[in-house]
Amino acid sequence: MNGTVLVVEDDTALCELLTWNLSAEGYEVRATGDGEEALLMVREQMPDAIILDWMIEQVPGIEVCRQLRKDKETAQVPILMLTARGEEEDMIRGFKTGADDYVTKPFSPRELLVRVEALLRRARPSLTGSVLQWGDIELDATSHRVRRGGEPLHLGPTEFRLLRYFMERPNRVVSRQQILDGVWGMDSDIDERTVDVHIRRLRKAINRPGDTDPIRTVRAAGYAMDVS
Amino acid sequence: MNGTVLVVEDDTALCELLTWNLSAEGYEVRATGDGEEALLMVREQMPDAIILDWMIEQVPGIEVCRQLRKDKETAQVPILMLTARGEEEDMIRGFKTGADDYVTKPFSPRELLVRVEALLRRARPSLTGSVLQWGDIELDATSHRVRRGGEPLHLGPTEFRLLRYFMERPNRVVSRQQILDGVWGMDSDIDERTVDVHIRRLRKAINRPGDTDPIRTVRAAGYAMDVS
DNA sequence: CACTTCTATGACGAAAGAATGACATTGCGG
DNA sequence: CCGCAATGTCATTCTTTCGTCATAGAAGTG
Repeated sequence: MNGTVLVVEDDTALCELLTWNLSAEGYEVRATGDGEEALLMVREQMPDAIILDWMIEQVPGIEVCRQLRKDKETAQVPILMLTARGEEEDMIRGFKTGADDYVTKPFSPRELLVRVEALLRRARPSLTGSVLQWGDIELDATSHRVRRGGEPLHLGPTEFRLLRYFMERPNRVVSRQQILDGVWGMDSDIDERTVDVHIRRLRKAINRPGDTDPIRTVRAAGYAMDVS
Repeated sequence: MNGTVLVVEDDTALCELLTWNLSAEGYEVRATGDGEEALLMVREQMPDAIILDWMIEQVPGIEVCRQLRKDKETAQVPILMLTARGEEEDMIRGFKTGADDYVTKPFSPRELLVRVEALLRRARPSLTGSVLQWGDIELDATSHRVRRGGEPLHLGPTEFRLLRYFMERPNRVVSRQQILDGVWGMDSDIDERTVDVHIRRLRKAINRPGDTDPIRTVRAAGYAMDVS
């Protein structure tokens, strides 16, 4: 699942087209044709992006946009506005109201898809690969945080780099020398045995009682982190 | 000054048009027609957004985009690509390469302006006059005021910029050098340890007894401000 | 089993990194 | 001109982390 997209569009055919395309890209899609309902759905479960038609029944799209931006909870949701008109004024109003992108009908579905992708990339960096995962372990390189089963773990700088090194190379056996080169730097004159000690510290830090140890010792070769 | 925009465009007339329009909107504009030079200019002083023509001499725009995205330092700069062609493939490639928006010539200057504004709103919220928030801390960039739980706080100029710098990058760990570049300016020859001192002053200024400290120290890496 | 080879572990001193308090300097408004 | 706030640097203290070693343990080998 790449993320959740809310489609607000009252033209049934178009709505289905969008839903189909987005689903095919791996997004979870929820849809409605009604502005009021859209606002409710956003509060119920925050989507990662919203595609919002300008001309929908009851509440105009721009009003939905305004409402969303006004509320602190929803002010940051990326919004892509969709309109039949080619009026420049409309577009400008859309942007001024807080829309992040604006596409006019008729549009190419592929264009819409890449634009949605661009929005998500900016709004949710975590969707674009800055977070490494191994089973229930998450490592976020940007925020320098590691969690296991949601619980934050405390790792020293070297343990952090070591874990990242392994998570970037799942299933691969690496020698101590390779680890030294990759984690300490090519020119480190550190004893190979020191790697053992850091492996132990890393294990101690990430394994709570009952957990399975992600790091496999390969005798006479090195270590590896297996996919679960 | 609303922010700095780098225009990369080798059509002199168009370049001037863009420069003029952007300047009129209050942006500080720098311009070049050369891709290599553009990369240098970005490293020299990080702009808040880049308008990048697809067809420029020597290095194609898309290559500039790729280079920028590859480097961790510049990976976050918003890029708006500009092209004469109407080819959908080009557009998709542009987005896939990491562009944030894409406009085809001929375009309306006003459209370009609002799109740039939308990009900046996401990337540098403080430039658009909005109020940044972190839990019960509010920072109003335009009036230079900071409150916590409604109580006004007194920050020195540097502490203010430092706090704004962090609030624009929630959850992100930034090195002392990055902080120096972003808060003091790219060419400051200030000791890295001085950052520590200002962090302390900032902490002292915003944390009243019983408050949680928003600033996390990341040993051997820098600091980060976590979302509550 | 006896032996060799490799790994895990606990302890410890050294070093690194960060927090803190103090101080000199600068710029500004009164 | 003086006082005050802001700023950059330094020395000191404090905490965390690192690298090594000695020893115990485990895994191959013949």
